[in-house]
Amino acid sequence: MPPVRKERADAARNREAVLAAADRLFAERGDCEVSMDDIAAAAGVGKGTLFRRFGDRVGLIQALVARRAEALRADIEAGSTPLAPGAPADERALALLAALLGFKLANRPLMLALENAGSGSPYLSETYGPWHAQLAGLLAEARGERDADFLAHALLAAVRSDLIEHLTATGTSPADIHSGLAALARAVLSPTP
Amino acid sequence: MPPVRKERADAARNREAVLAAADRLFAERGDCEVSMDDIAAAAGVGKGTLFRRFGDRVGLIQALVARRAEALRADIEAGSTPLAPGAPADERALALLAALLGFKLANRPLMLALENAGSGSPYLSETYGPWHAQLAGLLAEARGERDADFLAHALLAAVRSDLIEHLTATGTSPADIHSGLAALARAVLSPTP
DNA sequence: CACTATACGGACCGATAGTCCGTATACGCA
DNA sequence: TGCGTATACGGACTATCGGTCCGTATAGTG
Repeated sequence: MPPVRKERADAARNREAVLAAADRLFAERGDCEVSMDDIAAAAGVGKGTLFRRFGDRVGLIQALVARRAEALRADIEAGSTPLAPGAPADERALALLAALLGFKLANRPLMLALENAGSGSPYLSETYGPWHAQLAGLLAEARGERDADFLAHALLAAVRSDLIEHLTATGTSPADIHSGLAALARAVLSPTP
Repeated sequence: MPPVRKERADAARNREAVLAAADRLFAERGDCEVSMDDIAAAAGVGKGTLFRRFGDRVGLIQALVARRAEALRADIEAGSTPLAPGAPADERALALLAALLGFKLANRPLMLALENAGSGSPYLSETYGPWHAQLAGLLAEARGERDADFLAHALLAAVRSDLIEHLTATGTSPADIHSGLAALARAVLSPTP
């Protein structure tokens, strides 16, 4: 049963053009000042094409992020320690957060746009749930079930893109952010008396 | 030198009408689905009146919040321990966060609207700076200067309105949130080895 | 009562996400 | 190669919203 038709060649070409143009625009225009019309124009396609392909603004941004996040997820799921299973839970949690922070620092405008999209809340984003679940699991393993859920949310909140943006904009260096995050994570991970 | 003219009676009446209508609308419509036109219509005034009085959307929301936050600030600046100066820094930090969380829980739609307003980032809001400075000071006192700035940001990020909203929407009780926040704050406050 | 500073209101504007539909074209098939 | 149709294209169009403008109304004053 092949009810799935192959994607038409021009459609594939346009999809790539749109992704490339959007990626470039988000990278060069610092903040989220990128409209769908801008992207369509830069890609040399009509607006209808954008929306048919990606559904809406969030869909487009998610497609961009997904492409960049492949390496990250691979590392986490099967890659090198201490990110991968096998290492102690606390080290894995630490490495997970550091990796996430690194990714957000490396893709600031895009991640900012992603978290601002979707009518405000980043918690509705499809990607948040898995991150939270994994981190909460590690926390439960490292320090007990109690409050693990909330603490995972709190740790993820500490790497929200607009906070990162605010910190870098006010002069905090990436190294300082990493240091602060590590301190926070260690404090949370150390078992409570 | 009295170059300040007294506010005209009709202007005062309208200001109250607008604040009352906005308060009601934010309270009954759960999320931030309240447009300026809605508020103007509900208050029975023209849109121009809204904007002349409050400048813009953020100004109006801040006026609403300010009115509700008077009691809170009074408590913190001169009120009862352990919120007021005099108590140990760690207890004050704990109480500060709990008070902030309580306030946000009690004014969910409004605080959500406030943090979403202002072109996205809550870090540009006038109120954030003082909160952060105060908390960072307490953290520095309780556990040392190192990372105090970032940790204050992180603690405040844990009570961001959209996270509160997400938690309550997914079934977490206010008591659980308070419990989690307290655990987080205690972990952060305990001096690092 | 008249005069002026102040306020009113809603038509208007610009931007932006998202829709619609007539037109063009890629591709399987004969 | 030529044909028919499913698929895709594009950009005009709509809806919504924050914010502005300016002609009109009125509160306060002497």
